[in-house]
Amino acid sequence: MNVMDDGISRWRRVADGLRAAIAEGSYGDRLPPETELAKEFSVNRHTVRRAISALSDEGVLRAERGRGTFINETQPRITYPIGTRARFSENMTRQSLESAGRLINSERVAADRTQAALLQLKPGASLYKLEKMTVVDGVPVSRSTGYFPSDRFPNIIAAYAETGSVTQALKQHGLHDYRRRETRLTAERVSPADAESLQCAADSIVLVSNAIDVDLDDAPVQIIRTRFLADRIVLVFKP
Amino acid sequence: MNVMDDGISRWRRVADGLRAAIAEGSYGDRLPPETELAKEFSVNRHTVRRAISALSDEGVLRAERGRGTFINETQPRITYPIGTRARFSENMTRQSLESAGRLINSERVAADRTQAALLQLKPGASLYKLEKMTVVDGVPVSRSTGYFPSDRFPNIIAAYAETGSVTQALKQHGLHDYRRRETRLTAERVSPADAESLQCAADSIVLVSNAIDVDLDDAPVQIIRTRFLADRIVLVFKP
DNA sequence: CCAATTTGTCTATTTGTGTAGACAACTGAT
DNA sequence: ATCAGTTGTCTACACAAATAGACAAATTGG
Repeated sequence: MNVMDDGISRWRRVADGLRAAIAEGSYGDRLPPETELAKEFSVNRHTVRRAISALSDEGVLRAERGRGTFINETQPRITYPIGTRARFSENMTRQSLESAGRLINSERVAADRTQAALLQLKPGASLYKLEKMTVVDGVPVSRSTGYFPSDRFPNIIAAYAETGSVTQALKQHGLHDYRRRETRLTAERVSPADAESLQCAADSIVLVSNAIDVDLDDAPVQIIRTRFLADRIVLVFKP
Repeated sequence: MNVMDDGISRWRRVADGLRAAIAEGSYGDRLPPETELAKEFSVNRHTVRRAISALSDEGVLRAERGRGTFINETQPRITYPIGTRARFSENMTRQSLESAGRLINSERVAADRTQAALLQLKPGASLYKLEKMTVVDGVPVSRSTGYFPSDRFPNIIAAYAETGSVTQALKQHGLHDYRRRETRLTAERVSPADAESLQCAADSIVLVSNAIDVDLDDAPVQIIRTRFLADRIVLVFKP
C-alpha cells in the first residue's frame, strides 16, 4: 500500500502537486475540502493535512477552521532578461525594484584546467573568486560565484564590495563596456549552503547559469556561475 | 536526531549529493568506501548503501564486492541552443545525433484568457493542442505542449504526426519561416505524467520553457511549453 | 597463504510516515 | 437553534526508514 520507492514522502508529493495546481489557477482562491483533496490525490486526509500545513508554513495557503483553506496572493515572479546587454541593476530599476548585490566571500585561487581554458589563461593562473548574493526588494533571489583574472583586475574585490556592482567595479579598472559571450542553462536542487544564504526551503530548485563575459575585443573578463531560485525568478530571453 | 521535516528521505538526499559531486568530478572514477561516505554525509552506512543502490539502478554507479564502487562513464549532455533561429532537428544533426519528435496526443481545445491574449485571438477560440516528446539517440529529453490556432493550421496534427517536425508541418500550411519572439525559463519538479513518458526518476528536475513563435509579420503561430530534463540537456544561449 | 580492505547480508531496535476512525470546535445558512 | 460542512485534535496500528552491530564473501597486495 505504501510505496515510497523514490525517497519522496507522499505528503511532499501532494504539496508539490497542490503548489503546481495553485500556480496554474486550477483552484481559484480557495482549496476544495480536505476530504475531497484526499480522494483526488488518493491519500488519507491526514496526509493532505500535512501537505497543507507545509504550504501554510511557506505562506502559500491559509487554513481557517470551519471555513476552509484559502490561497494567498503571491507577488509575481521577478523577470530577469538574459542574453541581452542588460546590466542587472539597471534592469531591476526598470521593474521599479530595489536590488542590491552583497559580497559574501572572496579569495584568491589558482585556475583549474577548465577555468584557464575559458579565460584563455594558463592552468594555475591567479584568479579572484567572488561569492555574492543578490537581494531584490529584501528577498534573496540568487547566489553567484565569479572568477576574474587577478592580473588584469587587481582591485576587483574592494571595488565590488564598495559599489555592489560588477559593472561599476570593472569601470574602476578602466573597462567601460563588456558583453556576454555565452550563457549555458541547467537546473538542479539547491545546495545546503546556498539554501541557507538564500533563505529558502531545503528542497528548492535553482536555475544554474554558467556564463562568460568578454570585453569589446573578445578577451574574457569573467566566468560566472549563478544560481537563481526558480520559484522567485523567471529568466526571459528575447532575440 | 532525525529531522526529515521536508519530506525527502535521507538516502535520497545522499543520492542527490553523490550525483552532484560525481558530476563535478570530485571523486574521480571511484567512490570512497561506504564507511567514509557515511561519515562524510553524517548518516549510517546502510543509508549510504541505499543511495548507492539507487544510483546503480540509474546506471550512474557500479558496485563490485571486495573491490569498491565505480563511476560509470556518462555521455555528455546534449546542448540545445535557444533564442536563435535554430530549428530543433537541424541543430541535433549538427551534433550528429539522431532526433525524433513523437506525437503523444492531440485534441481540439478552447483558448483560455491567457492563451487567447498571447495568440491574439478571442477567448474560446478553437486551438489544436499537440502533446509531443523528443527523443535524441533513443533517450527521451523533453516533453512539450503546443497550441496552434485551428483556423490557420487546420491540418497541423496530421502534418506533424507524418513528419515529426513542426517546421515541416507548418510548411505544409504555406508558412515557410517563423521565429521565436520570446522565451521564458524557469524550473520545477517533473510532473508524475511527464516522469513516466520521459522515463526518468520521479524526483527529476525539468527546465520549463514558455515560448511564443511568430511568423515574419509578427502574427503569433504557436505558444509552446517545453519541459527539458535538466540532467540530460543544457540550454545554450549565444547573443 | 595471510592480512587488510571493501561490498554484501542478516538481525534487531527506534523513529517517522501513512492510514483509520472518532469527535471537538468553528462557520454560515436555514 | 439547528444543521450541514469544514478544519483541528486525539488515539491506535501497520509499515517504511534510519541506526546499530556482527559477520560473510570477495579482492588485492605482500
